[in-house]
Amino acid sequence: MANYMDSVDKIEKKKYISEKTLELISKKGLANFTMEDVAVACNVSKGSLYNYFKNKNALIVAAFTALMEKMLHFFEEKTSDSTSDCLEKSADIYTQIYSEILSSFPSSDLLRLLEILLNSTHDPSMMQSLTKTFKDYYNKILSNFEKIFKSKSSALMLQAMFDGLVIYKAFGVEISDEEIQENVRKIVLCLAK
Amino acid sequence: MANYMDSVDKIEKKKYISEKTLELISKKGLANFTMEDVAVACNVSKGSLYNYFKNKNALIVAAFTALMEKMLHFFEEKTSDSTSDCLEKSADIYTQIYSEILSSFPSSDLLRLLEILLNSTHDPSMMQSLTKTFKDYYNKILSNFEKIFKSKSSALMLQAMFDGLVIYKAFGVEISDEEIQENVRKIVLCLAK
Amino acid sequence: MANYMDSVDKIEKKKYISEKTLELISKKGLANFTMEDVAVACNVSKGSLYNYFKNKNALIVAAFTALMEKMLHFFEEKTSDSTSDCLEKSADIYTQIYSEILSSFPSSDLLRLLEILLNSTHDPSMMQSLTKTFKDYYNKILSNFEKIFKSKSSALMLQAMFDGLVIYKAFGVEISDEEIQENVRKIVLCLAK
Amino acid sequence: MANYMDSVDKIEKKKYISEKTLELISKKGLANFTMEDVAVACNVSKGSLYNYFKNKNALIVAAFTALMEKMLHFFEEKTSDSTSDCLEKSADIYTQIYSEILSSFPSSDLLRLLEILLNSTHDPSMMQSLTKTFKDYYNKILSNFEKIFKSKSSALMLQAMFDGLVIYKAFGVEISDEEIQENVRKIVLCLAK
DNA sequence: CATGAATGAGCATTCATTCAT
DNA sequence: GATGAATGAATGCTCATTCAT
Repeated sequence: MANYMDSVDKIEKKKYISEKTLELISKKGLANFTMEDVAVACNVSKGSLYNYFKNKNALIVAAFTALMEKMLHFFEEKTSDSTSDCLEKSADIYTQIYSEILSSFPSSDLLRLLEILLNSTHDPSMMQSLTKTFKDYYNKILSNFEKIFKSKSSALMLQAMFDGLVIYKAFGVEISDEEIQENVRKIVLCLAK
Repeated sequence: MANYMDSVDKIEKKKYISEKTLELISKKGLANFTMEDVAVACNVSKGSLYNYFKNKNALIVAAFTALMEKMLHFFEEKTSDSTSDCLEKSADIYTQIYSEILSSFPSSDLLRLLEILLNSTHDPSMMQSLTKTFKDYYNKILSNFEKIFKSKSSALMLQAMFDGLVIYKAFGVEISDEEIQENVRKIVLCLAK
Repeated sequence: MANYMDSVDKIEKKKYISEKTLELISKKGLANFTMEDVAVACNVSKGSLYNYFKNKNALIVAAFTALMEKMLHFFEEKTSDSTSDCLEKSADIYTQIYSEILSSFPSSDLLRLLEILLNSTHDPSMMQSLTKTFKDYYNKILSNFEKIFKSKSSALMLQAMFDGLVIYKAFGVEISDEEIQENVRKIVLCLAK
Repeated sequence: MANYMDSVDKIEKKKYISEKTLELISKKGLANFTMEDVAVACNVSKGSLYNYFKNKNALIVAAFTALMEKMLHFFEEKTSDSTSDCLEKSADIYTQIYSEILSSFPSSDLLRLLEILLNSTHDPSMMQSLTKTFKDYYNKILSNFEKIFKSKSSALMLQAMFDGLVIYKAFGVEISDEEIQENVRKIVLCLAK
């Protein structure tokens, strides 16, 4: 029981550290946050971090997982009450969800997600860990959209479009929201046909 | 004239260094390549690099520009002979181009592009430089697609989708190429309506 | 208590490093000593120095403080037993102290003090730190002479003269010690009037 | 004649470079000015500087000489019309000169002089060059004051006091100008007795 | 003589990781 | 388990000096 409690504690503490790390990565950037930063933010000694995570990369992977979890919750919340058999209605619902997400979604999270992902490109073992988590969570997120579309690839492609647009927006490509919404609606309808 | 020759030389050497740097970033990663690496790759002393670029960031910006140039050429080549007034034909052409690109495009280039872009997120001055270049080139790339669609936002959204899919693919999300092509065709047609 | 011990240790180690640094500055010069030199002299890794001092400048400030401390002790020792109400006697005592100091004082210390001070001229934050320390210690040193003169400005001006003469001597201006002593005596008497 | 003209040109150019260097040292500090800075300020290529001066140290020595020249002119101007046989009048004149100097003298010049001098401490050959120049010019400066005092050591000691006070002032030691003037007058009179 | 590109030794600083307590 | 001092390899950047043109 002491053991049980301890291990629970340890898991919770790992989670706590992961989330603080995620905050730090968001604030300072993947390339600029230090183990020292994490230790201070968690009110823990630098050495202690190594009792919870093998090394900095393991900590990044954990933070990445926390990020995916956060995203999953966000999308689940948005898509929970939105199933419909009627095509037109589905299109409306999706377009609406999409609009909401595009306006409310903390795009910095997506940016961070990609930042971590892309930085792993040159470290095979790192990339492997992240890829696994990424696929798992993205499949879950997409499965929620499948409910609307009844087609996996459609959901996937719209999600891809969504990601691309968020990036473009972040880096200054100008887009008219109205035109996009109109097009999204068209696409949803035509893909469902 | 000596001046003219010199400045031409200098510009060419800058370009040469930029391209070597791009290779290095691709091979070792943005976070892992060093000025030493660049110097060795260019067969030049480390100090000399600083006669051409103010600092490492300036060099990265130059490499990024070289990358955008490379991408522009790639897309221009693919889209050069592809205008048509007939809608169906346009759809076919775009779908075909898209397929070609998706199969032949060195997706690592896009990954690299995004890696550089996203890493700049926490350095305002860096981000500013990159954003400017990014917008300029992306507009040029998109303008080629506009010729096919006669609509800017459509081209933009398809390009966004394209980018998103390349990322997904790189990180292991499984996609059926046939389904995607079918959907692309549908979307092109419906957007053109 | 562990904390207390630690902080005492840390303070002592800082002092130790400061003094070694001062030695190095004296030996190699402010412009020529390196952090590497300090690390080797202290039998410590270069990185460790940065656990004690934020940067090289902070270390220089600490060394400067150690130097002022050393000077203060020197002057206090010389002036400790030298109060008198009789004017003539005061003049004798001061003249004697002055002679002793001029012959025994390690003028290189004063040279070092000024070297550090003057080099800070172009670094405002550095100058601020040094100026504060300088004023504090010089006031203490002067206050010992005030006891002899009962006048602050007199002490100050004689001290200034002393500093100037030490510099002149160091740089080869020839001075007759006897004449100087005679003049000092005159000045002390006339200032006291 | 071409040769003659050239050598005149060369001497003048050296002087020009020396003075520009002095300006740079004043502006950026001895430790921070670069050969590049000098080249730019003189509108000359970096390589050319080495046709005029063997190395950076030689340039510093030349700048130092230019500084001493400047100081000499300053003092000569101030002391030119100030000889008198009457003691009281001499005291008045000296006190007045002293006041003028203390208020009008660009103390940064003296600071610079000492900065250069003290930084040479650890480079024997450098120190030798500077010391020689320093002694020569200081003797000339002092000889002007001797005219007032008819005593070399008196002039020397007052000058030393002056230098010391300028330093103190620069580094924040507070001094009452009135008290100083009063004391100077006393000292001048007593030393002349 | 003038140039300025090239050099390369040199240095401050950072930071993940370790380990004795 | 927790700590934090110590480490030391790694790296961006500077700058006096040289030399081919």
